[in-house]
Amino acid sequence: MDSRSPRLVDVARRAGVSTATASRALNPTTRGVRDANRARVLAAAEELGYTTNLAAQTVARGRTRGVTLIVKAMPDDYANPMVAGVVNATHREGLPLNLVVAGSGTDDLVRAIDAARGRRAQVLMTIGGRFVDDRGTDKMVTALERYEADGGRVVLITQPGLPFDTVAYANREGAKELARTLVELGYEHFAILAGFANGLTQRDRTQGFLEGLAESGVELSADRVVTGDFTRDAAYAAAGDLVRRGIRLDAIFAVNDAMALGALSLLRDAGPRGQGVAVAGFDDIKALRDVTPGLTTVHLPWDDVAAEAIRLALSERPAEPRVSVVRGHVVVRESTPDRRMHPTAEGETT
Amino acid sequence: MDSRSPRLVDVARRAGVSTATASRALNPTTRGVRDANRARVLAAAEELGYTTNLAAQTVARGRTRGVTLIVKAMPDDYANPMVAGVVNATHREGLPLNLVVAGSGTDDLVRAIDAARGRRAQVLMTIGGRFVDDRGTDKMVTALERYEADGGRVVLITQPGLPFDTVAYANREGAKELARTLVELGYEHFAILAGFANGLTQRDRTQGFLEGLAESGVELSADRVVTGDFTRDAAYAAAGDLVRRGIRLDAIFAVNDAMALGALSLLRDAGPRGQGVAVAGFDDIKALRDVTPGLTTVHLPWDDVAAEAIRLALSERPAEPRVSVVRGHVVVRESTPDRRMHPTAEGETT
DNA sequence: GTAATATCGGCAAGCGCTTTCAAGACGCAA
DNA sequence: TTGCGTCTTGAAAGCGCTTGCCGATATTAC
Repeated sequence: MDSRSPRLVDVARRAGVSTATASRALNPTTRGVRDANRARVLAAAEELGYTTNLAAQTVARGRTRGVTLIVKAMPDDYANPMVAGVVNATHREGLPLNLVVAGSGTDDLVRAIDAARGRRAQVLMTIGGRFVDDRGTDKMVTALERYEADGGRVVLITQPGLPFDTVAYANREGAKELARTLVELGYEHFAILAGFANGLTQRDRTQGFLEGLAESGVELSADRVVTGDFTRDAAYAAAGDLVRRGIRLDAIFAVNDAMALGALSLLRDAGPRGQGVAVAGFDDIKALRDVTPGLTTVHLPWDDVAAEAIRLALSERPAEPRVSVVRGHVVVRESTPDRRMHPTAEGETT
Repeated sequence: MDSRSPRLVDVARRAGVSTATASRALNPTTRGVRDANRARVLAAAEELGYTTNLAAQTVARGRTRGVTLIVKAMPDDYANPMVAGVVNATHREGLPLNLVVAGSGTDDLVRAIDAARGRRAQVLMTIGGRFVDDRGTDKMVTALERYEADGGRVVLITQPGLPFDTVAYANREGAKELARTLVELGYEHFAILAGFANGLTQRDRTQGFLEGLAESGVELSADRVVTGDFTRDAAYAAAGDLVRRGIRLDAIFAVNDAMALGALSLLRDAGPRGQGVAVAGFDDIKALRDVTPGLTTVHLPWDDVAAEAIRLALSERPAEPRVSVVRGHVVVRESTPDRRMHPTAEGETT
């Protein structure tokens, strides 16, 4: 039985009405179908197992419902808190979510944006993905503008500064506060695992941290800012380098929690040389609950970020792009014990 | 400048050819176009920033490219290894991936399947989602059959037994091996955090574990099999109950790693009563690398599972549904130390 | 040089749905 | 009974793309 699945025509015929009426009965949007007819159409659809052809609907309507979320990569290890937040938020709103995983290059991003335009996606959200060099950003902005010109709504979850609605979190301020807190706790000799050299999020967090140190009167030489990949594994490796270099080190700041956990693991695996080095991260991902020692980090209210993004997306497009900034706050845990109380005098290798 | 984004007509006009030729030039699939024309079409498309309207293409072609992966929920804490695997595999193949997060009920699942049919998705993969009671399964099978009747390809990643291509992993055998291993290590008094009472994966793992114990001559009373949610938080709570009940306990088996980590955290938080209780999980998620003590678990080769699923999906549809079974193996880590060497005589509360 | 064949281009007919527009059905006041 | 406004309904014109078919052109063979 290779019977094609039913079309709207089949439903209409079965209900004894025209396709126009069937369409109106099926779609809540339109008004004025006699109750009796609506009921018969719905019954026919049910009996036939009819599902409206989304593609045809989209081409007829010119737009498709739901939000498309572009992320740069799907993590292997820890859940992306932002993705979870958006999943929850869209679910609450009853909006179909389309998660697309682009590569990490700007080209991949542009391709993904164009694809979303091709699908006539209603709202497009992207997370991060901005770089310091502007060649790529220009292309991205062009792609997003084309998408908006075509009737879509854009919400960026990232650093502000682009001509689109944006939800930003205070990377710089959070990192600054973290730095001050750590210095207060008695730390002096830092290193930073800074991720991509040209990633904007990473850069903001790194610079914020450096500013915080500077304000607290602590210097950090450039060779203690290690760039590399933005992942747990890269951080593990980078922390290994730091340890091997044998520099005096009492705390490592990693620009996100996954990296911080990698660093923590390295220190644990490194034996005595890794002992006594504190670690702090950024994000406050859920997985931290199961990690010992508890990781000091900057808590970001991910669900609020996502909810705000959805709110912006569903409201009328404003004349001027809006920017919502969400602030985080430092959470001190055992990975950065108070040195003033328990002055440790271990391993000053240099 | 509110100029609508360009259509194929615009590209064709600019290149001085018909839409038919433009279409053929743009799509590798179809038949010969003179090089000169192809070049002009491509140039025109580039200049105009043309992106083909995916919806229109789908309705014209009757099908859309790419795989749709239905998952039951997006985890907050640990990445779903299966999702990561599929993301990687599709990326390798250059296939667009559409990740849809359905609710956890069978109805949600059916809705998601119908939606995929509505979008004319080429291949549909689902992870888990099967329950012991068959009312829901029937509906799901019907939905999937309709989807296939409509030309789609289905690959299930789950327990075998449904009339579709399936990639299964050996839940029962893995759990059985784990049980035997733990008994060999000297454990006797177990509890199981079993997840949903009617989840098929959970049930297989639980039963496999029980079988393994039985073969090794260890009894487990029913009140030590705790059902509940399938999450880290639920496991944390359930482990708390176990500890409070004060029963003699030297090891907890949780049916997945996230739950095991929750249990581990509870034991850590529970003070002396939690001490000395071993924990084992299932899946070998990446995050385990950053956890102390290292978690004993059953390793599953997730990337292989995903790759196999894609392979099945892209091959011709066979007359008979195929089933690939992927086996795992036990990995012993510090969360289940060898009791024969270091016999601990702690807390036998009952 | 012409005939036979292979290529390529364009016309036009869809794909399955929505939506405008005009006409029909109906209710009520005059 | 007629006239007019209101509600429903169906015919048909799209939405933007692909593709079968046929004629035009280029290529090769004789």
